[in-house]
Amino acid sequence: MPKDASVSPSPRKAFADRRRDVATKREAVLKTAAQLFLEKSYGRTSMNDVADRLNITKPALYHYFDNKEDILIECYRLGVGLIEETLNEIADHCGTGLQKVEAFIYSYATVMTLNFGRCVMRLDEGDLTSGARTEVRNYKRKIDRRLRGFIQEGIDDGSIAPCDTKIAAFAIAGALNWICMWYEPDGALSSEEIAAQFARTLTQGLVAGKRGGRLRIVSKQE
Amino acid sequence: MPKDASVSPSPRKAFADRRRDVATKREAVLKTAAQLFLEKSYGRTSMNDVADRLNITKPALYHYFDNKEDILIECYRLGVGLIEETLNEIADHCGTGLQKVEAFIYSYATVMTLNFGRCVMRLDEGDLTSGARTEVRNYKRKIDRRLRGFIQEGIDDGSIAPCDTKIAAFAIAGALNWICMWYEPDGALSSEEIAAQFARTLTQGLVAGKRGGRLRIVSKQE
Amino acid sequence: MPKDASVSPSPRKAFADRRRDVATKREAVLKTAAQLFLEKSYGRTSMNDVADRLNITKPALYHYFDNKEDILIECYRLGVGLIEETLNEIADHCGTGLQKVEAFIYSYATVMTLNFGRCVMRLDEGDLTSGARTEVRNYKRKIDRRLRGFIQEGIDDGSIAPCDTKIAAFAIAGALNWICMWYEPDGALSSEEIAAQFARTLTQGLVAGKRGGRLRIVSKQE
Amino acid sequence: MPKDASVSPSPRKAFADRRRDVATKREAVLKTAAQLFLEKSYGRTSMNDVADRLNITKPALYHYFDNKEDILIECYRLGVGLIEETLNEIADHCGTGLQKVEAFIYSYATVMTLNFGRCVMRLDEGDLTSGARTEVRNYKRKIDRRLRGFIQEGIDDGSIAPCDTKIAAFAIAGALNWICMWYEPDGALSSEEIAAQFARTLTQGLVAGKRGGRLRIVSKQE
DNA sequence: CATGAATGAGAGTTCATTCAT
DNA sequence: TATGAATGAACTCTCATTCAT
Repeated sequence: MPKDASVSPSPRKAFADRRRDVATKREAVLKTAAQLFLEKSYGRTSMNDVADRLNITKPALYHYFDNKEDILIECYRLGVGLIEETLNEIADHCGTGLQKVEAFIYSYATVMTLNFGRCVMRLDEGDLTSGARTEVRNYKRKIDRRLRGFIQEGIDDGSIAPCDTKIAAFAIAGALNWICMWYEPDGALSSEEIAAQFARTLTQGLVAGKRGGRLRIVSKQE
Repeated sequence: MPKDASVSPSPRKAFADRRRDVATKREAVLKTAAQLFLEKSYGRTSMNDVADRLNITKPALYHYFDNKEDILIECYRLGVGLIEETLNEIADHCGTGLQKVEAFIYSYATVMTLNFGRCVMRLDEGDLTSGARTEVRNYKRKIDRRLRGFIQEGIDDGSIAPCDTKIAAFAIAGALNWICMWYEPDGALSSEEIAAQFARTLTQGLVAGKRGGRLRIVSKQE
Repeated sequence: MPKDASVSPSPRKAFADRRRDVATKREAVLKTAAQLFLEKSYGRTSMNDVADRLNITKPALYHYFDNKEDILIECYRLGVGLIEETLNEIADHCGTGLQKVEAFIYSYATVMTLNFGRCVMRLDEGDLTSGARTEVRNYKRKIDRRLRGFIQEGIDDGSIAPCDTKIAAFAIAGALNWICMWYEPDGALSSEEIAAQFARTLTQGLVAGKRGGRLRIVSKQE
Repeated sequence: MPKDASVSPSPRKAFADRRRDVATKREAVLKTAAQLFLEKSYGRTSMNDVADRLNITKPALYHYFDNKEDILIECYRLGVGLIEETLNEIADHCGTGLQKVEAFIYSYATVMTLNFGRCVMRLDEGDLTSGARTEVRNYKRKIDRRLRGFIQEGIDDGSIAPCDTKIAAFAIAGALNWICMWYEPDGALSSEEIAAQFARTLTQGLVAGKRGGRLRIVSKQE
């Protein structure tokens, strides 16, 4: 992501040259659109708004995308891609269930501070037509299953205290998802701060043992 | 809310009788509108949609509300009222900071399963014009301050372990607010279950020295 | 049709009064639209064109029809209705196959001078979406079958000389359909003249037993 | 026409070689365009459609034609050329009026099965701007005059029974023109079959004599 | 009071045409 | 020469809102 930024420093510049990579311009459109969708919502963002911010005309957008919804879908897909990447890494590399959950919280919180990541959770699925909507829904369900899986692993390996995985997952995911509603890129809190503190705050309630209390629960299972 | 229901059993019936309290009809409009706003979003809900579901004509709506936004604002206000009520009760009646936070979680989770409550957090502030938007924002900020206050109280009275109140409040509020995104009135989880489980799950991470707390739970389960 | 005209003397007047039969206004829209479709083709007729000629605004049209194609479909249907009426009468009342064909030519030629009738054959099926297109096509096929049936009856009862019914029907129907391409309501030829002359001209080639006839002409030329 | 085909076997191939006659490419464009105009109508055929089917880019078309209408006009002209050729041959070579009409029907029917010929009668004059439109209209009028002339010749030389030449011409021309609406190159009927059968079917009605019927008319005119 | 009818402003989309390379 | 990119104008359709009854 930071590298992308260096490739196309500003979406506005991407359309300065007539001859330029189509991919670069598509990306510029998506970045601008995502920004606007988050600022004003998809419905209130007109194709003109997107075009104006890119200093091009409305129909020029149709060279890169078939219609408005396609832009929206692509925003979702890019965001989903970010999360997917993260999830795979975690599943592969981490150790105990607790560590996976911690890693999940950390990475996911970070993604929720990136525009495309925010799109996934903040934009309204109702703006998607049937096909794309189910695609997105399925993906969200998948994320949820993943998180519950990590929690269950933790319970099984003793790193997480027994609890209702469904509710616990809802609580953790909710806290994380909500980040995309209040986070401001230029705000006081950096994405790393948020990620770190959330990881700590949220896992505390899950850690087995923590001094005396948890210990006894574990011993009860013995 | 249950009492409201007894007053106006169904929004549709409110317009059945010619002679009927204006307030009753206004309320019927609001209930129906809130429902639709949550189902399809404010933007995709047309005045016709609202009128159709109430079996009245579109301009009839304009007898009870000046314009579409007024309906939206009123939905926000009713939801805010529900939360406000809750907050005052908690501040007055509860004991330690931890108990206040627990009570907050419990009550707030419940409100997030009621339509007007969901409106407050789920509807898009961007649909409000400047004046009303700041009103809503101020109110949300107030809630946040209240929650942080409870946490701080808990830290001060030793019932909650020291932490960054801002982040902690964001995490708790996020988890709770997100309820309004996935909760379904006819779903598997009842509002009480959710409230109870969230209260437990979220506070665990905040309890100071979890020894005692857990101990009691454990011993109770024994 | 003449009675309709007396009910709504001019499409423009139909919208003069705000309170007026919806059916009357729908009809006014259809008349005006049919006229324009024939003048400029469906594609080049904008909803604005229709509205302007009726002295109303474009969106007002959407009170009476869901979309542009609906207007087109209705024009087709009205035209089809005219032909259907005619066909049924003929099948019921006429005598020999030849008489039926004559009656068909007469009536059909008349219908082809009426705007809605012209629409059926002159407007481009390609402007219809799939469903309506097959509806229209099926109807046209039905007309063709009917005509071929009449011809076959004539061959069977001896009133028409044996011939390829398919080709004969194509020729007759072609001549008749083409009327809608050149006929002008205010032109030199009245619809009755055309109908009468076509009936005579086209049937002559079908009359059985040309033997004697030829002989005598030849003898006349001698 | 068959010879043209041998010159440029397929429009797509015409652009395969870089070096190729401009005329060849123009012709390839016209053939493809005519095809598309007949398939989908001029209005629904975009320059992109034409370019795509030729596997070239849209602006390339503008090297061969100034604008879309020019393509259309040229299609008309080629079709008109086919008819003109035919008409001249007939006027020069044939004998009696009846024979000329028969030849006309035969040739004209054939032309109506060729794409450029179909264009003349099937495409919408309304798509032409003023100048070209009058050109086409004048030409159509000329054809009509020619046909009426043949009929009149027949009446004068006794080969055709007296009748209203105007109406008769309309009937014959209509039947023939309509061929372009239903004819399908790959259909069951070959162009020769159609031509032959139409020549027979349509002239039968014109032949002088046939029993009493004509006699009486003749005698009435006496 | 309540309503059917009408409107104005604006949305997404398409396409013939023209730059600029 | 030939092309990818861009545009302006037009079109269909939607909807909150307001007349006029």
